[in-house]
Amino acid sequence: MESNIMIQVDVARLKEHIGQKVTVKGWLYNCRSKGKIHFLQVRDGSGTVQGIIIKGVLPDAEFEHVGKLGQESSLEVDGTVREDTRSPTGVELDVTAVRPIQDVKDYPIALQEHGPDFLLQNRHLWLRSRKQHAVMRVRSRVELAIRQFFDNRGFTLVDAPIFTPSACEGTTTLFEVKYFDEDKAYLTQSGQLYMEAAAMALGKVYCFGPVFRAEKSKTRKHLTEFWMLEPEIAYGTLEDVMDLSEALIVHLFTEVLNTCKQELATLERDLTKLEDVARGGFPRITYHEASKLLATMDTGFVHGNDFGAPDEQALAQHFGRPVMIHRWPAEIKAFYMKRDPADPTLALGVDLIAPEGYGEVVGGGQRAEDLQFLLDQIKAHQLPQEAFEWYLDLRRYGTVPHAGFGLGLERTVAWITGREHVRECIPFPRMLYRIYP
RNA sequence: UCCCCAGUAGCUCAAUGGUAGAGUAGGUGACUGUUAAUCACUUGGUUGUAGGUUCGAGCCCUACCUGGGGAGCCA
Repeated sequence: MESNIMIQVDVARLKEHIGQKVTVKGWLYNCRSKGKIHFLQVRDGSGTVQGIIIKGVLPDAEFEHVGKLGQESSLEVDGTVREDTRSPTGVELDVTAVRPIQDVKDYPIALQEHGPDFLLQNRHLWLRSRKQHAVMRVRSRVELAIRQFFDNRGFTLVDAPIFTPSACEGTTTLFEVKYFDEDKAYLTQSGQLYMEAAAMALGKVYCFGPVFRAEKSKTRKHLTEFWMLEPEIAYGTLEDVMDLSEALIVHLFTEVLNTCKQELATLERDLTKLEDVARGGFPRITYHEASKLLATMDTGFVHGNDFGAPDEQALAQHFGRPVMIHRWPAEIKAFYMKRDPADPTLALGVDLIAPEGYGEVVGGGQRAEDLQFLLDQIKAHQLPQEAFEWYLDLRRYGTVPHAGFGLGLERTVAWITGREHVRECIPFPRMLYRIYP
């Protein structure tokens, strides 16, 4: 009699069970048959293992049936774990029993190249593919590392609202929703203003959640719904923001390098690129310096303007590393930015541009803490003052210098994983003209 | 909103204006170490839609639809 002490084991932990009989519960990634041997690639979410079935071990009818199971058939497999140098993971499973849960025919996503439209239409199934699986694991790891980073530095997580009564910055287009009877609400585009309030209560805070942009952007760097991390520091300065964002990026890259080796290998990511970022020491240049640099390049840049995509690309390429650009002309930055005391035409803002074309990953700076200055700015930008009264209260009751930044999660994950497009870096991307599935 | 590109088998793609094809998936069979296995046979089509030019249109023209890339704006 076979014993009943069979234990269910995650594929990722099979190495700890060499020589033991185990059960793996998962899905059939692929099945190759060599006549009297079947090779089953079984994935269970934690990894993939190859199961070997030799004719004679199972009754013939069962052996035939297993050989005809389609891709993504769900099944339970019993077998003995065996060390095998031929396996990429070092172990194989000598299968003694297969219990199909569902026999699948015509799984839509074949083991071949597919176009983006087809894959996005089948995003719910595409997630099962090796590379997408790896990206999701890295994303999860990055989110964890973000939480750890801020927790270790004494920050408090403060969740920002998603419904907001009006624009946070008044620039980008917002998604409008009906809020009961006649009222309108908007989906937040940033939690920053709320974090400023939270920082006055808790000192060092951050929020991390989805934000929404109704801009009709159709590029590989844009989503209409994406996740943004926004720390805010009471008594913080522009320098603090630059130091903190660099330390964060270094931490994220280091963590992923240390804990996601398998995933990065699956994604065929060039590790030397990541290791370079993990060393830190990002160049920091002023807008004025960047402008001089661009003058020697041929991007059509005009001093005083914001950088366009070609300018950003040229700067990123010139340094080949993440580069921080700070002290921007005030008129092209948001109303709440503090002016540089050394030159009031400049705003104390900073953007971090990633190399390899991933664009602006971090944007932030020091906030204006002076009440009268903000009142003037709101008037100059023709913003409705009554909507900002609560924000102005922060300058009426114990105002202090403070600073913060925002980091786009999907751009960061795309950068780390080397993906061409941010849509692969969020489980279910929401984009212009695409909200299915 | 603007510019560029593409829509042919379930999927990935071919096809000088002249009989619509391959690979893969699906089906049938062979094979005891395969790594997207291989080999043989086989099912599968309103060429995105509507017009137009032509003896003849997958191919040329117009409009529309869908998708992709980019600009602007942003993370």
